[in-house]
Amino acid sequence: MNTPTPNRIDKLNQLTTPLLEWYSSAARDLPWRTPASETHRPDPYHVWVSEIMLQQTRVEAVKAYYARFLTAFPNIKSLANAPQDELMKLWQGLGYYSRANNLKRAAIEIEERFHGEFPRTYQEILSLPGIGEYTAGAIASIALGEAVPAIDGNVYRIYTRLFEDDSDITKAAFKKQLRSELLQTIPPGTPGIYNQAWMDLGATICQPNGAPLCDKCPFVSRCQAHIHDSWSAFPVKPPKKKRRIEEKTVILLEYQGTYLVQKRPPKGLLAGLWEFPSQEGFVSTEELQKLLEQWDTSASDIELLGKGKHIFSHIEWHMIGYLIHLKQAPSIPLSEDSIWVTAEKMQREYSIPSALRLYYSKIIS
DNA sequence: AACTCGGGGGG
DNA sequence: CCCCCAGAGTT
Repeated sequence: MNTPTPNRIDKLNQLTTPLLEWYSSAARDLPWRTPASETHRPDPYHVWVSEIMLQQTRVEAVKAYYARFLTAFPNIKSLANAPQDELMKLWQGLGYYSRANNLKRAAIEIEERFHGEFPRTYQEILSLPGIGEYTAGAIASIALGEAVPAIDGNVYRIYTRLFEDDSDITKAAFKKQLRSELLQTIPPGTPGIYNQAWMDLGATICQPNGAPLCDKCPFVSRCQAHIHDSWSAFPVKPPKKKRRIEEKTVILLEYQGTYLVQKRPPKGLLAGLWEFPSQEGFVSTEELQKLLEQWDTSASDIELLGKGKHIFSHIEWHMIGYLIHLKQAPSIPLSEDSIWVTAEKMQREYSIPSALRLYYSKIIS
C-alpha cells in the first residue's frame, strides 16, 4: 500500500537539506555545468543542447559530442542556419536522430518567435519542438531559476524506492502525482541545484545498474526500500514486447574507386542518414547477377562480406553484405539522394548509421 | 495508451 | 541474454 500524498510531501521536505548538503560535496563536474550559483547560472543554450543529447543517452557518451557540437554551432543563430549534412554528421552515432532535427527546428523558432532570445519561462520553452516536460523543467530551473521540477528516470527510481511505490511509472497517473508533489516541495532560490541533486543521486548512488550505494546515500535512514532491502523491485515498469526481425542484403557497389550511397527518407528509422543500396531478405549471388543485369552492368568480382546483426530498441536487422566491383557504370538513377563517393569523402562528409559499420569498415583504411 | 525512434554499456 | 539510459512525438 502506498503512502498518501500529504505524508510524502512532509517527508520530501525533510529530505531537502540532506540532499542539498550531499550534493554540495558530491556533484559531478560536467562540461555543461559551468560554475553555477544563485547569482550565476549556466547559459540556457548550453543547458538545452546538453539536455537534448542526454535524452536516453549516457553522460560519458555525450561529453565528446557536446564539445564538438558547441564548436560547430556556438549559438542559436548558427544552429538555426546549420547545414543538414553537417548537423547529421555531428550527431552520427548518438541515435534518435530526430533530436538533432528538432534542435534545429527549435532554433529557427527561437529566431522567429522569440527574436533570437532563448525563451525565459517553462511554458514557452515547453512549446518548442523536441522539448517535453522533463527538458523544459531542466532548462527553466537550471538556466533560468524557475521553480519547476525536472523529472527523469533517476527521479522515478529514487522516489519509488524511497516510498516502496509499486506504481507503474509509465502511467500518467503516477507521473502526475509525482510532478504535483515535487512542485510543492521544490525549494525556492536554487531549483536547478535541487533538480540536479536528484539526478546526480540517481546516477551515482541510487544507480540504475546493480546495487545502490546506500551507505553513501543522504536518504538512507528514511528509504523504505533500504529498510526492507527491496531496492531491486523498483521502479516497476510494464513487461516489454519482443523485437521484430528484418532480414536484408546490403550491397556495396564499387566503380572506379567510388561507392554508391543513398540518403534515407527524412522521417522514420535513421531519418536522413546515408546508407548503401539494399534488398529485402537474403539475396543469393545468382539473384545479385540478375539485379546487375537490370541495372545494365555486370560485376568483375563479388566479395561476400559476411553476416551482420544490429539490434535497435524495437527492431533487429539481420544482414548479409556483398562488395561488388563493377565493370560498367550502372543505370541506377542518380539524384541528390543517390551519389557515388570515394571512401575518404564518405567518411569525412556522410553520416552512416552504426548499424552498417561492419560493412562500412571494410572499405575504409 | 501504445508505438516509434539508436546506440552503447553493464550485469 | 537481459536491462537501462538527464524522453519526445505521433497515432
